Amino acid sequence: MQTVFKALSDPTRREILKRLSHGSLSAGELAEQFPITRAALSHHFNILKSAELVRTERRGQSIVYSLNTSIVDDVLSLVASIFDSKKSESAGDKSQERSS
Amino acid sequence: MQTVFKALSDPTRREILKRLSHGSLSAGELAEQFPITRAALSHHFNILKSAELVRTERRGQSIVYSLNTSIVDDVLSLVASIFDSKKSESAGDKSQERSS
DNA sequence: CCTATATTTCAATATTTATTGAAATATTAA
DNA sequence: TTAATATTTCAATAAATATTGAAATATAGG
Repeated sequence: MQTVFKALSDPTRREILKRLSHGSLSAGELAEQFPITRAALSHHFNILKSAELVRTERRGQSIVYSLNTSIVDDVLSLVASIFDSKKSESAGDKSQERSS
Repeated sequence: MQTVFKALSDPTRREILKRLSHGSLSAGELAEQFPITRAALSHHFNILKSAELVRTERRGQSIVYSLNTSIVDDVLSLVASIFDSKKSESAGDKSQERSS
């Protein structure tokens, strides 16, 4: 809800999501691609995780991040609900109501 | 682009958009519905305007705000582009490329 | 166990954003 | 023009967010 919008409001986090849409990457692989410290990246990972936009899996020493693709449609309808007077504010609602 | 996501990241601004989706309202009418000062609201209006999410029209002494409905689809595809590896970062692009 | 590697957490700081009261601007009507 | 109403802009402050270096945690391999 608020966590999703907050997560999407930062350019670094949006770029992380975009890179992950090409395939899963470890924290270190992602860190190589951004001009900020690993600590800062980790902070962004936490925000993305709490919004359930990404998932993690430990693989040996690494932690692999991947896009939670199952939530993408939810995010889109969440955004749509802001502009659509017919919808209240239900986050995980999948019923699309395509009739406007 | 960044302005749109920044605009959507604040709960007050999302609520403003939702109220406007029921119909246009003057700055004063909106102000009655929020527990913050008119100055703070005006700040939010500016952010929404610079993101082109709302439009204004002077009507006598009042300034009437309305949702810029023509941009809604653009916003949705902008959000979708974050999760879709096939799209770059073009804001006003309407071509959907539904094939994944 | 010890060392190296990978990632996160912590505490402090820097930057950004939201909020306020007061002053400024614009419109309307007497 | 003067007063009243509506909204915005300004300057200051408060609150939230991003960033960093250093310390802590976890895994893997000698």
